[in-house]
Amino acid sequence: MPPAPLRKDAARNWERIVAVARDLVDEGTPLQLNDIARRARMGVGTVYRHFPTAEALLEAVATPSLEALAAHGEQALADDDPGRALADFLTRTIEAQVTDAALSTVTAAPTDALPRTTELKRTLSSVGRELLRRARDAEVVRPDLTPEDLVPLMCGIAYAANVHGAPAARVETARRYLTALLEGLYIR
Amino acid sequence: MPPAPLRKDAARNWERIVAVARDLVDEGTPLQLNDIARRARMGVGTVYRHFPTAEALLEAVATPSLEALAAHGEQALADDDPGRALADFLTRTIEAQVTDAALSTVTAAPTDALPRTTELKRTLSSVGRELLRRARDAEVVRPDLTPEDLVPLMCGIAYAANVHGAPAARVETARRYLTALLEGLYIR
Amino acid sequence: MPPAPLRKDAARNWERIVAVARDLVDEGTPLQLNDIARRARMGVGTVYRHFPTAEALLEAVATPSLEALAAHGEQALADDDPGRALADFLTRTIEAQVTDAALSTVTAAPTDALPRTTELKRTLSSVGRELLRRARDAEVVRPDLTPEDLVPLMCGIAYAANVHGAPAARVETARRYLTALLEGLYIR
Amino acid sequence: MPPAPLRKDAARNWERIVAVARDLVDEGTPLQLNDIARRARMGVGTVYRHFPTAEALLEAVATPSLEALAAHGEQALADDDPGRALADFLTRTIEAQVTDAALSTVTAAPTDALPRTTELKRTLSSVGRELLRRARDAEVVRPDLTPEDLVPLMCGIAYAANVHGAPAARVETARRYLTALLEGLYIR
DNA sequence: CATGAATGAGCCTTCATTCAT
DNA sequence: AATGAATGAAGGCTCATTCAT
Repeated sequence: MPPAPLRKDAARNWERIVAVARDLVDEGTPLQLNDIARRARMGVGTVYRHFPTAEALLEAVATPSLEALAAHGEQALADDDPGRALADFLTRTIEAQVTDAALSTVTAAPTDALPRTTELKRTLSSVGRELLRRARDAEVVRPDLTPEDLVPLMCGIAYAANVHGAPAARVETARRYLTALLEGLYIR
Repeated sequence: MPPAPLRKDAARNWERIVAVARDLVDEGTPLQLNDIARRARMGVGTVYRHFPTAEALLEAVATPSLEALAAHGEQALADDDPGRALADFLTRTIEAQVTDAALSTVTAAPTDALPRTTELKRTLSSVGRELLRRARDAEVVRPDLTPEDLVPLMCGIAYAANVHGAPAARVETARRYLTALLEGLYIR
Repeated sequence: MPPAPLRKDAARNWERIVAVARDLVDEGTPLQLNDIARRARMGVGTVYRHFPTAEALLEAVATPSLEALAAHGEQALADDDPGRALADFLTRTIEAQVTDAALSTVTAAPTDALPRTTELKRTLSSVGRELLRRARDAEVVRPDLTPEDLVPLMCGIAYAANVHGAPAARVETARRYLTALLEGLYIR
Repeated sequence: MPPAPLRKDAARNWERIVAVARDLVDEGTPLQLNDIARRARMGVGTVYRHFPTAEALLEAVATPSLEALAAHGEQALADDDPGRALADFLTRTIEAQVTDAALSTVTAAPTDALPRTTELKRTLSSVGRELLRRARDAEVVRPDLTPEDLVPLMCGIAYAANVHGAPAARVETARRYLTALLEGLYIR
């Protein structure tokens, strides 16, 4: 998972850094490169060599989740039922966002530090675009919904689930909110 | 609008501080009391005297919006049509949140710096609770929606509208998102 | 106890300030005029009018103790037994210093803020000088002890009692230390 | 004298900081880390890296004196004459305290910032305890004197010598006071 | 006389980033 | 490549003192 042309020890460092950062992200601590160096028991310089900014590191942390999401997206594209395909994809997305704090930040950020991130976000975006197109063609989603709305709406749902107190129920809450969004709060 | 027992000059300063803070909030700058003192051309101590923390100041900035919202809430309670009443209230809420950056922060914060804020948030919360109760009794909203969901959902919508790029269209986008949430993304 | 030519309300303020300061001294809080004004529920200006500096206030707080000490000094001067007279006086002094935190500071200070303080310190100093002279004449104290040593030694004993952990036993400890000083640590 | 695993340049800085602090201590100026950074012509961060608090720095300044004292203590333990041994040790202690302003503060402080300080204080304390025990066994000191009294009494003597005074004569004064304490002010 | 708002110097501390070793 | 010491701008907060009201 570290970039290919890397000496073995350098690769080991790369992994250690990302692992430490992952832990920090999970416990909600903001990433500080000095701090990470200390915890990973290496010099700051080493961390900076691998990740010029905290954003770059955060993206590296988020990458596996983004890749998994992209993979699920490909599968969704294979689904015959356009409504189900889109719903599945959105569900996965939400679950990932709520589960992995790195994701929401990276997803909502307007610019990226790593090319790989841009690539993955682009992939996800076009998968979403395609799934939405099909769903619209099948007339299962409201016509005023544009591809540009998907990311914001997912980020919004994830944000909502985080505002809601109970951290333990977060995934469950997020699922409920997504269902509500898909089906509508109002009964018709 | 400054707290009642305040000398005229002190009240003037209070206003200046809040005005400067309002500008900063509007341009998206985080509030720093030192910075505000400089811009308001007064000593730091003066700012600290009026607002012991940046949170307190932010809440003071948000108060008018919160009050307006509360007033609208009271009106909504007078509406006969439970569905429309709730929808109106939520619409106002969203519009306010998107229009006033201070609001979303204050609303999402788990604790308050000013008693007035707590009071207003409590009012809004109970208005929402009542409107939701009526709507549920009239069976116009999905039954799994609880009063605790309203604030998170509104914050989520506002957040979504902000993630979506175009700042100019933000209110419009937020309205669209709210409609989508109310009616559902999916057509049934 | 407030200076004579003072309007009744001003005198009341003077008393309140000193009372508040006394409480603070007793609980070991350093005197801050702003703080005192708040606790005494009056403007800072009022406090400053009465006491231009924290030192002046501290001396006002210490004055009663100094006066009591001076009174005891006069009594000691009436005692026939020079050794007992000096020992009594020193005992009183130590007890006062340890009991009243204001005293040790004021006593050790090289300069005074209030004329009254200077006057009292001078009185005490000459009482001590006289008691010491008599004791020396009676050859009950070591001849190398000068009047200038009395204040430092008493301050030292008080300080020692304060360094010693147990605050509850402070008076007792101070008495022990004084006895030790008078009789000598070493047995001859 | 800087802690062992330190790069040469870092060690140089460590020395500079301690040297500057030593000067300040000697001239009675309270230690302020920013101030020290300025005088040592280095960034504040450097000072903070080496000494997280002013207390830590002060203890570093005091360490040599403490070590010298501890060494003398070991020598005193080798002395056959219990009375002389204790008196010598106390004399050294007093001289050090009066000579080095850092010492009295560090000695009187109830808690330490550096482990080394704790260690040294413990050593000194147990040396004192042992010397006192021997002196008591030999019945040369008053029986009510406990090991816990030694530190307070020495601090008290040092304080007394500093209260009034010709700074030049301070060591001489302190010696006189110690003698007085040992032999008693009163002639028997 | 009393009030208490205003002042702002001054201290503390953190942290992103650079660069000598 | 790795290290980690050094940097210093930046922000936070307090408090003694003044002075308009």
